Amino acid sequence: MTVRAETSTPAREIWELLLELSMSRIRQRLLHTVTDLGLSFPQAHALKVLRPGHPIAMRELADGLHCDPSNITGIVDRMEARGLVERVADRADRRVKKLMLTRAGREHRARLLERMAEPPVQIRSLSVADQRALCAILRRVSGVRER
Amino acid sequence: MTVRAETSTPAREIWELLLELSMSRIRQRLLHTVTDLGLSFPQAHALKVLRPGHPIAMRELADGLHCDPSNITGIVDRMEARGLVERVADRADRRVKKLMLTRAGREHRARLLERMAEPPVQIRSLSVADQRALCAILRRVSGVRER
DNA sequence: TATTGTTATACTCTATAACTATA
DNA sequence: TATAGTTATAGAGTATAACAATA
Repeated sequence: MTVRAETSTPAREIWELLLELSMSRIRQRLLHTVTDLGLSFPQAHALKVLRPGHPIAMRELADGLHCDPSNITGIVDRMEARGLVERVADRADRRVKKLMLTRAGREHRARLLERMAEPPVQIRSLSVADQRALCAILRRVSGVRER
Repeated sequence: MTVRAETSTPAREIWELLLELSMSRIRQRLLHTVTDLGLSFPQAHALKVLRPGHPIAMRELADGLHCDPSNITGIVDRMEARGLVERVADRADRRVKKLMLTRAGREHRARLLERMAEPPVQIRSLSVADQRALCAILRRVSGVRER
């Protein structure tokens, strides 16, 4: 009723299936989408975080990408060199540089999000009943906070 | 019945939830597990592929890691320097080097797999009914047939 | 004093091309 | 000729530490 009940639960198999899905199939699909647009993962992530009309500081982008601020310099350098983004001095605090999408950046972002949003065939080919059930359960999974 | 039915399907929301789960939460968790053991992602992947008692050639490891063979030299160099793996000349074909786990490598691998297999709280705290349903659907997604 | 962004440095992963030693 | 593994090279991401400008 304690240990046996724990081990007879399908949690481990679920986790195994999710890991395999995440780390190979989903990742491969995403990598293809991203490199197709000439982006790296961090660049694509940055493009997703940088919403049109909502410029953010370098520091905020570092937080969004969960990496050290020193990395952001290089990542933004390369995106700026490709004309996707611009550094703009902040008049309120002259230490800060705000990041703004260029027109090309906004277009690239739109294409990226559009392609990323397209669900793969494995999901589309589930029955509607399965889809509804899966969606409801995943919402519950996402609602549980860490730790 | 065609376009409206398509768009009213929860496939897009499922995909959105799965992406967010895969690319942030699952990845963060895995990164933590792996770096805790002093490994990088490719090293951990290699450790998983290298089964005890089943030595494989460098080339086979490259295939397993889906990367160019030239990378494997460096990855194995670092694992060998840490005493996790050994290069052994193949007597049948002297071009080939077989990779064998050391004792420390086998122990490291066991710890890694053990920790990776532990499902996170988000899954464990689902109801048993949800777990069974989710497991069944994920099997279908993965193409694994019912047992 | 603290913070923002940058630089310097070092390490790992990634790929391509050229090389060696075998086959 | 072809293959297995390596080396050389280059580029990108990652972190830490130190720095200048600004708050």
